[in-house]
Amino acid sequence: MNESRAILKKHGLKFTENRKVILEQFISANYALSYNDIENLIEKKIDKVTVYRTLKSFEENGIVHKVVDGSNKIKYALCNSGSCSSNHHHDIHIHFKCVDCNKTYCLDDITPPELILPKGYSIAKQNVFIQGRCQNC
Amino acid sequence: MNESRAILKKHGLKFTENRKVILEQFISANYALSYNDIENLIEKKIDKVTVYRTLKSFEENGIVHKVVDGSNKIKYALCNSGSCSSNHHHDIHIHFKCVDCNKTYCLDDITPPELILPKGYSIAKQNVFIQGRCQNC
DNA sequence: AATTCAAATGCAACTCTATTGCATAAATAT
DNA sequence: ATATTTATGCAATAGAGTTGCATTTGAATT
Repeated sequence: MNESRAILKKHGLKFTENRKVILEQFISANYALSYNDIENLIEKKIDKVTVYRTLKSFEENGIVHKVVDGSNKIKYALCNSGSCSSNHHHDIHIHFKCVDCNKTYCLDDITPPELILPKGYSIAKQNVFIQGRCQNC
Repeated sequence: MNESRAILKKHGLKFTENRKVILEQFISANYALSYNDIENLIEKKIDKVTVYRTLKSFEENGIVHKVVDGSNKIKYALCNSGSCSSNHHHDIHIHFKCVDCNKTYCLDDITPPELILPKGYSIAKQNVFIQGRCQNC
């Protein structure tokens, strides 16, 4: 059975050829993908606008989440938790950016420790990304 | 005596009117500044290119450090530690981005806890930014 | 299977952030 | 006061991402 079809259906998105191709990249990659990554990974030529809109739609529907790693490109990674839905991402995990290969990985197994903020600051979301060298480099 | 002049001299940069004006913004602001912030804060019109080059030069000479807060603009904040020098920033601190006013503050007093990474990952730099609501909002 | 209709796609043009090349101006050293 | 190095400003450009609009496609319905 088609995994990408199932994911799209689960999140209420129409199944299309483009979405299939793009989603499959996220399924097989274990790191966060930018527009350029996707363009390079797929053989089929998909219009830039379509890719960007697909990414935004995936994010809005809880399929992928934004990954901030200090690069000037928006990256996204598959939501593994299964608990992400429309505009509500429950993925408090650490991202690791390799300074060698520039790939950014989700470290799902590590929970970032709670921080105690100064008076007056209320916390909504915590983002942690580590820079260093990954297993493969 | 002129504080901005002293800082520029200390870091081996020529004192110029533009640098003075830009540096003074960093001294008086307690949050990270983007090119646009600076453009809006100063009365004098300084060419875009000059501002960008000034920011880069400040960063390379240890006066300011890059702040990653998930926005699509590069932001910089004054290095408070005093120990930052050419291309070597010793500022391991947390950044706090307010979702209301969009300002990003350096929380110099909080030290992020050490993280234990999975086997094979070597850590070089830790970046933490919190999103929430600040004291003023 | 044909029809329908909303949603997805592709093209062109555009916005916004940031950078590069080059000629001119200004700051420090002499 | 002069020379030399560095900073500045203008114009043009690069790169990431977005918007408008006409066309195509997917899936629900007949």
